[in-house]
Amino acid sequence: MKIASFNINGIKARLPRLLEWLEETRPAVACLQEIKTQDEGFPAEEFEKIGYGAVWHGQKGFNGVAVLADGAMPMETRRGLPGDPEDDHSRYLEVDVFGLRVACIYLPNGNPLPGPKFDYKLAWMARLRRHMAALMALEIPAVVIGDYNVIPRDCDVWNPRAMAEDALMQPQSRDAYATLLADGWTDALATHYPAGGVWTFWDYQAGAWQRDHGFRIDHALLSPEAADRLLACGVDKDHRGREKASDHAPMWVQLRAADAG
DNA sequence: ATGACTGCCTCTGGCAGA
Repeated sequence: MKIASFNINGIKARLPRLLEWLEETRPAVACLQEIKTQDEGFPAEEFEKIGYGAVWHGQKGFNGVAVLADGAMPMETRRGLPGDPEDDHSRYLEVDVFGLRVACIYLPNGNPLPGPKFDYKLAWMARLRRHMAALMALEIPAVVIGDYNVIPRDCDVWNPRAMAEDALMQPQSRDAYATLLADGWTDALATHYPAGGVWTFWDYQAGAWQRDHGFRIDHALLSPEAADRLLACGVDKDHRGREKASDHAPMWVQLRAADAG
């Protein structure tokens, strides 16, 4: 069973690419970020036509997340990250589907820094940690997957010096991410590729794709019950090289089916 | 050395992204 994440960077501009990816790779669950549409503009019927049920949390102009399920309708368990009633960004959507709890996240970028955007990022990460602790306490297979906007290690970026001043690589950002792992969450891709060198994002600028100047910021964190079932994980890199591609590539984890009974 | 691209919703330029 494949659980995938794809920062689509505008679902309207990217719909043909997105449908193509779904049909080619057929993930059981697809978590989307940066759909950049209001709820009423979400093309749910296009996904229905190819057999996917969907829930979504949109917003005008930017942000926005959605979860698709192959042959099923995900059951929404939470919309929005708890801990700040003033936070009106659409960045968190959580569902139950196929016996899993799946949280689709779009963590704030945090640039420029210092400033309110970086403060918001760190506050969001503190809230995420608290909520993920509550998820872990459920002792169920849970997957918190999406665009974390954190480069966890130097081996997760083509050139650490090029990104050293960026919010994605600040010690505070990395420490908050490392704390999640210390709490017991498993970074699937880091576990399977400990030496790094696996990217999920390539900038549109400066020929970054052609030069393979990328980094890893899309992550799947697994609860112990989900990590026990991890079979494989990877990045659908070739989709980044297509016409009208997102600047992110899809990433995925494959979990063993739950034991019968 | 520098800047470099893309999508969105339009105050068709400014913001956001990373």
